[in-house]
This record gives sequence, structure tokens and C-alpha cells, in this order.
Amino acid sequence: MAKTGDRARTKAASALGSLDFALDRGSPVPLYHQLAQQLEAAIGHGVLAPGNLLGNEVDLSVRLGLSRPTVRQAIQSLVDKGLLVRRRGVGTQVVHSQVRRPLELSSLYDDLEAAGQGPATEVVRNEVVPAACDVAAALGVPEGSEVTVLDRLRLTHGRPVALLRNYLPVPLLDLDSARLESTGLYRVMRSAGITLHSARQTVGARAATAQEAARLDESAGAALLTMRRTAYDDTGRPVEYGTHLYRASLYTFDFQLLVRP
Amino acid sequence: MAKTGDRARTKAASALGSLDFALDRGSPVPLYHQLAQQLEAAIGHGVLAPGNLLGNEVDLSVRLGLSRPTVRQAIQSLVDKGLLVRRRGVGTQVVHSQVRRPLELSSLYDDLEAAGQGPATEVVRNEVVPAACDVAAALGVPEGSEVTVLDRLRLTHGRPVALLRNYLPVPLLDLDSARLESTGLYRVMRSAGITLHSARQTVGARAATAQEAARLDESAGAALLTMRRTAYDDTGRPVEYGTHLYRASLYTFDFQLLVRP
DNA sequence: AAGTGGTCTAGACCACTTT
DNA sequence: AAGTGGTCTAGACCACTTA
Repeated sequence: MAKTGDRARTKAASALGSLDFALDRGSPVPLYHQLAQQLEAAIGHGVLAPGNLLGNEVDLSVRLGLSRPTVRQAIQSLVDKGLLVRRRGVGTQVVHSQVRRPLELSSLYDDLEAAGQGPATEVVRNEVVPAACDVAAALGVPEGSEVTVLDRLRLTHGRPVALLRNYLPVPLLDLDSARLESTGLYRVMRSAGITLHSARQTVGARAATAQEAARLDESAGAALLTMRRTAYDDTGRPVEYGTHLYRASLYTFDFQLLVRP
Repeated sequence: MAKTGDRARTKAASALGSLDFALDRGSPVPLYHQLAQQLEAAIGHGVLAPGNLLGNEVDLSVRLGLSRPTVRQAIQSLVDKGLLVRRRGVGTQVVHSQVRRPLELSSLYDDLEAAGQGPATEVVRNEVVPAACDVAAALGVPEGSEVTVLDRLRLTHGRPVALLRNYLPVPLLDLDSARLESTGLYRVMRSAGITLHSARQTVGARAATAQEAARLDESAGAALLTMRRTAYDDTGRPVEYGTHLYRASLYTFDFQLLVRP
């Protein structure tokens, strides 16, 4: 029988034979995360090409001086991201897809991401009003209680792309219009100590009214994308409700889905 | 000092003190999955109410006769689903949200889910054609090579809601129009041994052409929701490309997002 | 039969939060 | 100071795939 220590290459040459991973045990970054980052970088750079096998987890853990559960945790995080696929009895492979770096799951950050392509925001309205029925229901406050309403016009390359309307519980934070023109709402909320946790979105479409068309530089009756979103913090309390309009000619939602096993 | 065996209730009475979990070690279902299912059921039934603490992981593992990593794996899966929140130094709580059972992430299965509300499909076209430019690019086949094109009209409650157009690589499977009228495309693919793994979607809007309007029982120029989707199997190979049209007056996309920590 | 990932254990130490 | 989750270890046995 082969000795345990004999780790000559098995049938499938592991694609990362010469790859060296620099793990810093003194770093506050967990080891499994360091490993995951470096694996992801290797995939991103093409060092690990689609279809390549990773080599079995036991050898890998020995080579890296880690325990197998730690190596598994790193690999699992990339499987969850859709970069790797595991097959029992076969091995772990780099996924074989054309869409290598997809848009994450995002779309919660669409406002912020848009900032990469010519950001501009105009705060049209920022005041406290009594909550209407739908707003009260979404935010979980009594109807008629005070909420902040925020209307913004978002532009890219000097052209209007979206009308954003948001409602927030008043006690949450005070909204500085100036700051809101230079950054996204979520960034403002985050720096106020509000950590977003989940959101529920509904995307639809309808024709523009004359007034909407005028603001968005479209003709009346043009198709608009609509989005309603309620966002929740850590504890599940609603912290924001928004009803937004996007010019369909300039904007689409795209996202990647992973099928849970 | 308190003895180790002393597991009288600590400061926060664990909400599942009297809950009994039936774990079957003989079952092929993993223990962590059995535990996760029963926790999820307890949350669903309201036995574990929002805000309730779960009790610390060490005690829990002792009570259940499991190791702590196994208990953690069960809890983690529910955290990933958005049902639980962990806080270091505090504990694990049932999330405090109004939207308890959201639509999963779904939307890949929208066709199938729709079957719950008055399903009907009419196969309008099912034939082999040479691949156009965009189709070839999406499916990763040479332009002009043969692909199957499938046009379907989807109705609910007797009214048309969507025009679905799908392209598939020919060698993949042969599509039985009769079966496609009684179930969804993905179900047919699945029973042919094709396991979907991920998909990339783009949602937009535009006005209906006269022909589209006629088919969908809308007036010309009405706002339609558009969806383009490419779906991939385990290995990352594209297995389906679809361009769909939905009546915005009858259909919206909704989904839940979780923010990655 | 050999090799792979899937599951599970029984500990350990650390970082963070609350009292 | 006490209690919590976060990380990590060094093994073990099993189920599945391939040859």
C-alpha cells in the first residue's frame, strides 16, 4: 500500500501545483478568507482557468499548513459565489462560464454603482409629512405619523435617468440635502450607523404621465421601469421605503441568480 | 465557580427551552439539515417568535447531543436564508421582519410558480433555425449553427400575460410541445437530466408593437416588461437563452435581497 | 479499488458585547 | 468578569464517482 506521506501527483495534476499562497496568521483577516481571496484572484487572473481541478482538499490543507475544515470553508465561500463547483468523487473545478465576474447580487447598491458612470443627484424635495396608507404599512408606523419624504432626480452624463422617492422614519437620522447630492442614500445611512440587512423589491413597468415625462426628458406615454423597495436593518425593522421610476430607454436591472442545491 | 454541568438557564431564557427536536441518525438527511428544517418550522409556526434568542451554541449542542460545528452549520444555513441574525457577544435571534416567508430568491422558477395561479401555455412555435448573432453569443455556439427556438404564450385565468421566446442548443434535448403545454420549460429540462446552476437576467421595459399588443390583448404602445435571461448548468455551459415579454399591467418581478456581511 | 467530497466529533483559543 | 459567537485544529467514517 502507498504510504500516507506519499503525495506524488495523483491522476489529475492539480492546476495550482506551483501556486503559492501567502497566509498571514498574525492578520486579523481569517485564514479561510485570506485563502478564498487568493483563490478568487487566481481565478480572476486566469491562473486558474475554467475547468481546472483544484486538487483534493486533504493534500491542499497539508500543503498550506491548514486544517481541512478551514480549507473547505474557503472553498465553500467561492462555491457560494458561483466561482467553483464541487462534485463528489470527482473534485472541485473552476466554473466554466463566460460570465466570470457578474454583478454580484447587488441591485441594492445600484444607486451607488451608478456613481461610477457620471454621478449627479438633484434633491428636489426633503421634508417631513404625515404617512399615507401604503407608506405607513411599509414602514410599520401608524398612518398619519411623521415620516421624511425625499425626492431626488438622478442624472448620468448630464441626462436624467431616474426619479427616486424615498420615505424614512423621522427619528432615524436627519438628511443633509447637500450630502445627498454628492453620494447615495445608503452611504449616508450607513455612515449614520444604520446597517442594511435585507430588502424586498418589486419591479414593474408603466407608461409615463405628462409630468413625469417632462422631468425625465421623455415623451408622454413612454415606457418607464418602476421599482418599489422596502429595506430592513439587522433586526428586521423597516428603515426605508422607496418608489422609483427609471427611464427604460436608459436603464435596466440585471442580476445573477444561483440555484440553491 | 459554577460547575460545568450546571446548565440552569442563563440570563436570557432560551426561547426553545421546551422544544424537542427529533434527530434521526439513521436518516440519509444530514443532521445539520434536520436541525435546520426543524428550527425553520418552529420559526414558521411562531413557536420561535421574532426577537427570540436561540440560546448559546454550546448548551444547544450539549442538549441535542451534537457537536458545536454541526449546530453552527444548521444555524448558519438559516442565517444565510435571512431567518436568523447572529451578534457576537449577544446571541442568535430570530429576525424581526414583517416579511417572514419571502419569495426565496426565485425568479428562476417564476414560470413554474405561476403554475399555482391558473396555468396555461400555448406553444406557438417549436423548430430548429440557424442562430442569429445575439443568440450565438449567448449560447456560445458559432453563428448560423442550428438552435431550437421555442415561442410560447403564457396565460393565467384565461388571459395572456407573457410571450416567452427561448433558444436552446439543439443536441441538448428534444422538446415535446405537448409536455411543454402542461408544465414549465425548466421542469422538462430537469427531467432530461439538465441541472440548472446559475442564470444572468436583465429586466427592462419598452412599448408594445402592434403585433405584440394584439397577441397580448393590450393596446399598441402599452408598457411591457422585458426580460433577457441566459441560464447555465453545473459546468457553466449555457443551456438556455430567453427573451420574454410580460404585460406590465398583470405582472411584476419581485424578489428579496440579502446583504452580504 | 482508489480517490474524491460530505459529514461529524471534541476539543481549543480568541474577539467582542454586556454587566 | 462573564457570556457570546468567530475561528481553528486533527482527526474519523461515509457516500459517491471513476476506472
